[in-house]
Amino acid sequence: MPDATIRDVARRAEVSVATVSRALNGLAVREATKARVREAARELGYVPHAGARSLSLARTNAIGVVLPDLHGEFFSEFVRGMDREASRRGYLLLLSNLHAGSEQAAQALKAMRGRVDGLIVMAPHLSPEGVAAALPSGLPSVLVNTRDSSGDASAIHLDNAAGAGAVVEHLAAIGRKRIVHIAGPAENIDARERADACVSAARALGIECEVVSGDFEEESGEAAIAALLNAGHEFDAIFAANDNMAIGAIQALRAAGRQVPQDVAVAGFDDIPLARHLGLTTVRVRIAELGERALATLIANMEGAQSGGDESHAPELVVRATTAGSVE
Amino acid sequence: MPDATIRDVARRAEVSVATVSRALNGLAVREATKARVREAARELGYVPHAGARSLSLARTNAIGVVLPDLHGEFFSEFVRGMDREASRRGYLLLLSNLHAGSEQAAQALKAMRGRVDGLIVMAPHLSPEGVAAALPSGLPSVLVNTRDSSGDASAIHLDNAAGAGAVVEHLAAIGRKRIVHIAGPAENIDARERADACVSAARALGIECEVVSGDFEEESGEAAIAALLNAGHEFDAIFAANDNMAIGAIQALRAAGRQVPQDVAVAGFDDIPLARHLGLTTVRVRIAELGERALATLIANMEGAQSGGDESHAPELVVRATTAGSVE
DNA sequence: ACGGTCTTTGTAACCGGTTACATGACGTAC
DNA sequence: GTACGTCATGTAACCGGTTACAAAGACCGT
Repeated sequence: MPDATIRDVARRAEVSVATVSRALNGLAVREATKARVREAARELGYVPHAGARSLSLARTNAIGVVLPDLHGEFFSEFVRGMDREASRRGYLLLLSNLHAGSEQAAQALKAMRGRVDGLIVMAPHLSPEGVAAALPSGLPSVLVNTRDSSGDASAIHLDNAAGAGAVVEHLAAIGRKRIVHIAGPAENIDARERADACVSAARALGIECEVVSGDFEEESGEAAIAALLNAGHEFDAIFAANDNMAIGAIQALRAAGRQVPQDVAVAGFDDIPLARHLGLTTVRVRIAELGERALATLIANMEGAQSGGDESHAPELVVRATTAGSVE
Repeated sequence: MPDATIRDVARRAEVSVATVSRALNGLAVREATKARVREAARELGYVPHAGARSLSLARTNAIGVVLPDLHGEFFSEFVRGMDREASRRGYLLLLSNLHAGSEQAAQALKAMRGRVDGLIVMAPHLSPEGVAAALPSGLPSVLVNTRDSSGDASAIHLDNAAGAGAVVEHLAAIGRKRIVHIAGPAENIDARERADACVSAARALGIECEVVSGDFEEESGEAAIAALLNAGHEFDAIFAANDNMAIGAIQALRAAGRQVPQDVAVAGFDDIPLARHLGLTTVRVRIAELGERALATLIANMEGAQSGGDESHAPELVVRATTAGSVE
């Protein structure tokens, strides 16, 4: 037996579909009738068809989330934050993965039309214009970690510059003068911003900062530092664009007999659980909070607030053993 | 200007809505007409309304996922696995969080009616009967980590008994005789199964296994072991129901001056990234694979395979430093 | 020239809800 | 007794697609 529809309930309660709809949605219906309708619905195991409902209401109670393939921590924390806020507000989350090219990306965004009331998009490898063009028009949106060039959607991003700046200042404060920055993938906007901020903060403080490249994986950090040591390069601090690479860097230093932090101070970015255990100085990014804020912003937009702002989410420096003490 | 509908496109291309629908879905339409329709759609920026589409097709291309509040690693890996498989098959994931009571749980499941083609449910704190009752009838479902009592839906679960058994056998093989098992929360089915398997495997091997309680958090592992040591309790191995508690246990042992693994061998469960770094023996659970398999099973059911099987997902013992060597 | 087949297109019903408007019953004021 | 407002309910249109069925035209053989 297929699922019961509202007409089945109407027939059984001997009323019209309109009355059923009103009874179940708490509109004005005589108490006795309402009871009959509820009884009929219960007997048939009637559950309203959300799809049909949203078609006539032009409201879905769902929010679309389009994300790239993310690293574990970031992904789960971000989704968790959004989910927490969404379920608090009575929304469901419709998740879509953004893999490859921009063609597929446009596809993914279009698939959301008619399914969601708003959209949260994170597309670090797409140009802001590309994203804006692909967004279904008229759908409130929040762009995460994309600089808002369009002005149509709101944007919210991680303040990488502030985090990286804090690290460099801290390294300078403990007397380091020659920083090596291990950057993330070139196409990643967070990675680029951290690298840029590192360079400019160092310049402002009158110390050196050299950038070498990595790919956010532990091995790449290890390889990068091993190569520098082999080449006889001198430096007294390492700032990696994420914790994984910082951990790799520490391994390379240990293998070469350098002491951390005496010979070389090390800092990362993200504050993954491992960082605390290894005593790694890092920048704590409250990703779940970022997710919550993205969702809250979106809902504010959906409820009619004018969109178009650009918020930033400030991370926080966490000093631990790998940059402890100062070098006089 | 609101979004264009299929009737707008029809008007502009000077054809009927049926022709537009056919043209865009690749059915038999004269080539010239098809081109005109496509042109009109492009000009209007027409995107089909997925909600309306799924209403008439009785197919949504979405899969509902109902999960409790999970620990970071598990959540992200599980969702990642499902997402990977879903996007490969052209489905979207509709995520819903299952918080508190069973009343709310039923609510969450009902909200899925008419939105999804199938359901993946993980409800460790609900009775299988409760879940079965709340499932919208006629919706293919896969229950994760719930023993299949209903027979209506399929089930897939982690083989905790196999994992825990392997750990106990390994501990016995290196000569340990008095195991302490730090259990997880009593209401968690995985935790219960691990504890039960630990006890029965130990009995089968003729060694001791005492169970103390914890809550999956690092601190609870530390506290449990500290309490045992204070009480003068003797043991030569610890098997924690997850890695976090094992790590806490190691800290308690260190604080008390016990050597790992010489005095006490330690093993965990999950194989979180930290475990590798600390050299913790553990049971590797390929959670992403579990997610993939859950989704694949669901899709098989949706495509008409008879449902009702109960698959199990075997984890794998990973031996590391915390149980290295043997005590003669 | 005519009937039959095939192809292309249009008309309208349908998916399962919501809701504007119409209807009928009832109570009340005049 | 009539006019009117209120309330509960029914009828039918609508949301935006898909598709069964019908109709119209093109092409064929005889």
